[in-house]
Amino acid sequence: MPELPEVEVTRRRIAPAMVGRTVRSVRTTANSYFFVTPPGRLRARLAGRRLAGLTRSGKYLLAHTEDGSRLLLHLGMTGQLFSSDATSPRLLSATARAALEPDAQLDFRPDRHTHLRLAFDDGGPEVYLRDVRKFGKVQWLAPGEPCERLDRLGTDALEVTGSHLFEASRGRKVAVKSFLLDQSVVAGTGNIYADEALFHAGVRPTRAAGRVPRRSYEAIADATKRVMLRSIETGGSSISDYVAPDGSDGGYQDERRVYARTGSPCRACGTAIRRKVIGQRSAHYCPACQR
DNA sequence: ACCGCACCCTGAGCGC
DNA sequence: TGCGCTCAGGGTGCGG
Repeated sequence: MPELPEVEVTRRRIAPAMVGRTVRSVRTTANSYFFVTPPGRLRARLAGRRLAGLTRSGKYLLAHTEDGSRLLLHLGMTGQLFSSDATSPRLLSATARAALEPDAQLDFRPDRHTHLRLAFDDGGPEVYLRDVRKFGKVQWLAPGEPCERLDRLGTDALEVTGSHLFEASRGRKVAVKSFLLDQSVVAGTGNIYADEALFHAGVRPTRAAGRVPRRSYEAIADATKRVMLRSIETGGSSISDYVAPDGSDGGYQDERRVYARTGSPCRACGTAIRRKVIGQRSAHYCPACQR
């Protein structure tokens, strides 16, 4: 599931394949709620544009055109933004994978989940946006057009501070885990990094956000930034579908302490990691290290 | 204002 | 073999 580190790694690695190139043609799948901007209009707006930059806000990517228009992309749960040169078993379904010879590298062919295909006028590699569950979003923003999704976002997780979290949490009764997932408080944190940051800060995810002391929020803010920067360094977490734009896996899944490690021994103290549903999401924590 | 929950979607994995 | 069920979850919107 792409969170800030995966989106940032995607941004850095796909940028060379987008920025400075002119879109020649756009192909999309049929209209669905995945397309905030209907696909017909999207194709018309995008064709012929030269892309001038690629930025990130929280978990959103923004491709900027020379005239100030923006293409807003969200990868949702299963979104993959990659070059047509990429090969990875993660770009195939399990049945397609099973049909592969052990060491075969099957080139990716756009399938029914490939919702956006950008071809460029230099005839080079295309850029694909694939999203099996369609929890992602694509939206066209005209120059100056306001965007509620972006305006709602709080402090970017890479810049979050303990005082910001402390002040925003006063009076809040939700579990601190749910509080950290609120994108209007911190933008970019998702289920994996919220669990990991709480582990490193030694805070139990079930605690009411409003009752977590300032010093713990300092630790949570530090841990959030440290964990995310390290994940970016290692190429993100390839836990289910995430794959970098060149098809390579990330490495941070090997460094995680609690996420999806239910029943395994805590790497710090050996106690079995527990899983508990908080706010309709799985939370993972060490009952001994996190109080 | 805040909180809990349903909903959007598809594939994997499981029990029968 | 195959069916039906459950689970995974980011973000939005609604009712209490």
